[in-house]
Amino acid sequence: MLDSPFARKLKAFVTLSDSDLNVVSTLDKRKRHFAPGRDMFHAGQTDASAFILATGWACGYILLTDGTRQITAIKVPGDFLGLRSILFRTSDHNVEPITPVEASEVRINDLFGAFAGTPRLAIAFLWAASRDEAILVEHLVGLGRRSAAQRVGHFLLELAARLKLVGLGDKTGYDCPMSQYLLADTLGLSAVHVNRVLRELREAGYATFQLGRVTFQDLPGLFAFCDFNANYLDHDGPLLK
Amino acid sequence: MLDSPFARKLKAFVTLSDSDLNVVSTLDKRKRHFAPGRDMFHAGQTDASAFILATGWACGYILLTDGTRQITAIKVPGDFLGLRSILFRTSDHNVEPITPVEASEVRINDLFGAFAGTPRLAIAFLWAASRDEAILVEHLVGLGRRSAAQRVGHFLLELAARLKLVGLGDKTGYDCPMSQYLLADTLGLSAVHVNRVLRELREAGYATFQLGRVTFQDLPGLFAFCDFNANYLDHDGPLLK
DNA sequence: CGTAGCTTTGATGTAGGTCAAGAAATGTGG
DNA sequence: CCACATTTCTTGACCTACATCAAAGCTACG
Repeated sequence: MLDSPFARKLKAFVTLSDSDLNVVSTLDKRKRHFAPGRDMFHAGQTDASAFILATGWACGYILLTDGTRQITAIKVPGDFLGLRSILFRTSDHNVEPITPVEASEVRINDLFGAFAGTPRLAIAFLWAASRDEAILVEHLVGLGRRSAAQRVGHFLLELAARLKLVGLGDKTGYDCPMSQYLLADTLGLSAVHVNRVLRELREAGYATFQLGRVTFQDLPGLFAFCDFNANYLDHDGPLLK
Repeated sequence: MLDSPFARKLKAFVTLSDSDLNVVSTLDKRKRHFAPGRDMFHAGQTDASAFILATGWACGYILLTDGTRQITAIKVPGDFLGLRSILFRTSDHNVEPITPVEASEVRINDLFGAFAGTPRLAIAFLWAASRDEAILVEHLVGLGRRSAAQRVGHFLLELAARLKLVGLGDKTGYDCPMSQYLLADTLGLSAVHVNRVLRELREAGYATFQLGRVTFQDLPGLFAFCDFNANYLDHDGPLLK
C-alpha cells in the first residue's frame, strides 16, 4: 500500500504525491505467493510477468551448459524483478525464491498505464531501474577486480544499505537467508572459499555471518577494507522535490 | 537522422512511424565531438549529460583506489550512454572515447519531452536500456563463471552481433579499435593473459584479432566453444508491429 | 627516425579451485 | 520431544588458471 517497501524506496528518490502513491498501490494489486524450490519464471519463457517483491528474498540467475550457475541479482523487499522478461520476447534469465515470497504481479500494460497518467512516477521507475543497473555494475567491478575477501565484504555492506532503505536491519546487522552456496554463485567463488573468506572477515574483527544473521563488528574498518562507497546506491534523500 | 544507427537499432525492436522517427531525430540535434584521452564525463560529476553515439567507440569504466580499473561497458555506434549519470545526483562512473567520437548530447528534459508525446518511443527506449542491462548481465556471467578463453571469445562474438545490428562489420569479421589493455580491463584479465588467450583462439582456428581487425575463421566452432547464445541481445526482428 | 605505446614470449608466484571427509544445523515424521 | 535424513558448514591437502615480473620485438605517428 502507501507504505509498501517499493513505495518507500521510490520516495528516497522523488517526493511522491498522494495520487502518485495511489497509482503505485494500483500496481500492488495482484498478490502472488511463491515457495523456494520452484522458479518464479525461467529463461526461455515467453509469457513471463514482472513482480514487485513485498516480502522475502529472491535471486535472478543464469545457468551455463557446463552446469555451473551465476546469480546475477539478489532481490530484497521493495525490489522490482523481471523487467527484461516482459520487454524481451523470451526471458533471458531465471528467478527463484530464496525464502517464501510474497510479490505483486506486474504486466507490461499495468506499467505503461501507470506511466501515461503520472510522468513523475515514470521518472521514479526509471530511477529504480537505473539503480538496479548500478548495483549490477558494482558486482561486475567486484568480479573483475576485487579480491574474494573484498568482494564478500562489499556485498554484505551493500545488502545492509539496501535493506536499510526499506526499513530492514539496523546498524548492528541484518537477517540474511542466503546459504554459503548462494553467496558463492553470486560472487563467482566456490562455496569452500566463501567459507574461508567469511572466517577471515570474522577473525579480522570486521563482520560475522552465522546462523542466518550478518553482524558488523567494525563497520568503518570494513568500509575501508572493501573500498566501499555507497554513492552508486544514490540514497542521499529526495532529489526531485 | 532517419537512418542513424540509434534509430536503426530501435527499429529492430519496434516498428516506428515516421513521426516517431522524427522525434528520434530531435534527440539527435546537439552534436558533440570528443577525442580519445579525455573523459566525456567522470564519476562524481553532478551536471553530466547523456549521449547517443553516432560514430566511434567509447567505454564506461570505474576506477578503484588501488589504481586498477574495470571497464563496465563498451559502446559502439547507436548505443545510448550515460543514463545513470543524468538520473543520479552524481555520476557513478566515467566514460572515455576509444576512438574519435561523434555523439548527440541528451539532457533529461529532452528525454521526457520525447516520451510524453510518443509512448511507443518510450517503450523502445526502455527496451534499449534493458538490452544494455542484458549485455551487462552476460558480462557478469562471463567474469563469474567463464574461463578466460571463453570470456574473450564470447566478447568478440557479442561485438560482432551488436555491430551487425547497426550495419557494421560482416560475417567474416569487423574492425575493432580496442587494444589488448582495454580488452583486459573489460574482461577482468591481465593484458598479458589476453594476449596468450588470443593466440590460443588463433591457433585453435577460431578467430584472429590483429591490427585492429577481428576475423572469424570458424564461427560455429567458436559459438560452441564459448557457449554463446545470442538470445540476450533480443535481435529476432520487430516485436511490436 | 625516434620514442612511446602496443604486442609477444618466458619464468615464476599465488589466489582461489577441487576433492574429501567430518561436524553442525535444520527439517521431517512418528 | 526424539531419531533419522538432509542440507549446510568447516577444515585440510593438493592443484591449476591466471597474475606478475621482465625483456625484446613491433607500429605508428609527430
